[in-house]
Amino acid sequence: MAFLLNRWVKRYSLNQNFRNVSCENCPKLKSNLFGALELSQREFLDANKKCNFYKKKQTLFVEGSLPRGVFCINEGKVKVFKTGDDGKEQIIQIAKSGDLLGFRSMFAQDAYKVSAQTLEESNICFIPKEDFVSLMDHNSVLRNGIIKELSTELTGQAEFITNMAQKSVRQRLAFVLILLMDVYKEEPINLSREDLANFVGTATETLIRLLKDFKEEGIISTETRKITILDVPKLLNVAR
Amino acid sequence: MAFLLNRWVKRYSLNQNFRNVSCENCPKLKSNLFGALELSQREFLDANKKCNFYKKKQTLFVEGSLPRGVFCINEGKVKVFKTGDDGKEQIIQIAKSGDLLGFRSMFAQDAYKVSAQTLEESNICFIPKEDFVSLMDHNSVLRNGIIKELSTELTGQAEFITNMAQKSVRQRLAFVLILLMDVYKEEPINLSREDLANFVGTATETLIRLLKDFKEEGIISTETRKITILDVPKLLNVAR
DNA sequence: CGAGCGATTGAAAAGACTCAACCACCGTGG
DNA sequence: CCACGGTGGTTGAGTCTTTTCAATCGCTCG
Repeated sequence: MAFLLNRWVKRYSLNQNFRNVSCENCPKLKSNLFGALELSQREFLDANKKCNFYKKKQTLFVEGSLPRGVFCINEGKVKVFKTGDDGKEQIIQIAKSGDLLGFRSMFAQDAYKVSAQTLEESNICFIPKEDFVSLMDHNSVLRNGIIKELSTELTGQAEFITNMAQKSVRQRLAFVLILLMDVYKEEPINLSREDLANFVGTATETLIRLLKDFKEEGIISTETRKITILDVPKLLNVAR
Repeated sequence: MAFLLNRWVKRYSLNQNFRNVSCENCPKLKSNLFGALELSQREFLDANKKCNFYKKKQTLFVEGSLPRGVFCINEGKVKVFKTGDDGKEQIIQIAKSGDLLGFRSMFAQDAYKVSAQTLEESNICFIPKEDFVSLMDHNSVLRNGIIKELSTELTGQAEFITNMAQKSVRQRLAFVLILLMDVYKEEPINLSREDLANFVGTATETLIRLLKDFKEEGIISTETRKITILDVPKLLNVAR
């Protein structure tokens, strides 16, 4: 149970050393959009960002408010969701360590169209809009990275729309589980049934019944709320 | 029947004068992303773009092929769609005069994830990738416009996902009709039932039954395949 | 004028949702 | 340490929506 141990290590370090981490030490720096920054720019970023420790279920921003900057997840997971007209949440994305958050509405020069809330204890940095824009203006690699990121998300969402519109709930669940494998990597997927249902776009009861089917078919196993994928090929097959 | 006359005028001018239009004379120039170009840049664009007349149902690009540049619709309408695993099309967007097309996958540096096909006779220009990128590199207003456009589309798609995932087919149809009002402006909506069904994400038969309901409720009127919105407030009310 | 494709209708079946009840786990306080 | 309360998870039954399949109708184009 390496991940259980890992979790304690993480929790310990969160409370002790997190909050104002330096980007230099951020394990995700190289793989994310800020990997393109030069030393002086990274120092600029470090000087101007503010980091914060968030408990579970804390809000980063809500639909309708105005973006003042960009969030960068140092450690933790965040759900990004839109509240439908009847009050039901639709999860659009689960953001993880290393992801940037909240730049879409900022660039669109508009109020947030989605809300963001932590799913677990998280350490998250905030970069004010003007500082982020300034970095972009002076670094074409970062700029192109942002454009590429936006475009990639756009094509990804087109696929998401297609799946939501055309597929059965069973297929959609398989698809979402595949997406979540990428977020949770080696760890088991750890979401409430309600959140999972709100990602798949179905009723909680329907979701639970389908999870049961998947379990009986040997595709997944569950331990309380945690879901482990056992048979990826079979899952892929259900999704299509 | 002003639009019928209009149609012949359009058809005439298409065959006579279209193809290699100059951006200077393009009625949509000021309102679209190229409005930011300086004179010399516009001349550069004019010199390097290639325009083409397309008949109905002609293909601009298909899913899986590699983007070589950007399309700019001078006149006409284009459906952008993704083909689901079972071969069913999911329409993501209907692009109209003035819209730029095909830049998402180009920026994502990946193969097209969607296909594009004309819905009517259209005149469409093509700007090679390197020329477009060069323009972007030298014009920060265009660049920021692109970023804003991408971001706006992204937030729009989040709403689309929410609607597809949470709402009944009836609500989704109302929502799509509202989107289409923006595309067709004063003209009646002119799409095949199948295309419309593929936009809403439902079976053609279901779509037809719902259109009938809407007609009986006085929300729309139909004339062969053309749909006219009669009661916008009522339609908005159905959509939510 | 005929062929063919798109539009429409009907009936039956499948899928998904709602509502109501019950269970299980978790942290709290006695 | 254990009982308690509450939240989140699970199950069942009935209902409604939506799909599917089959058949018919009616434009539109050659």
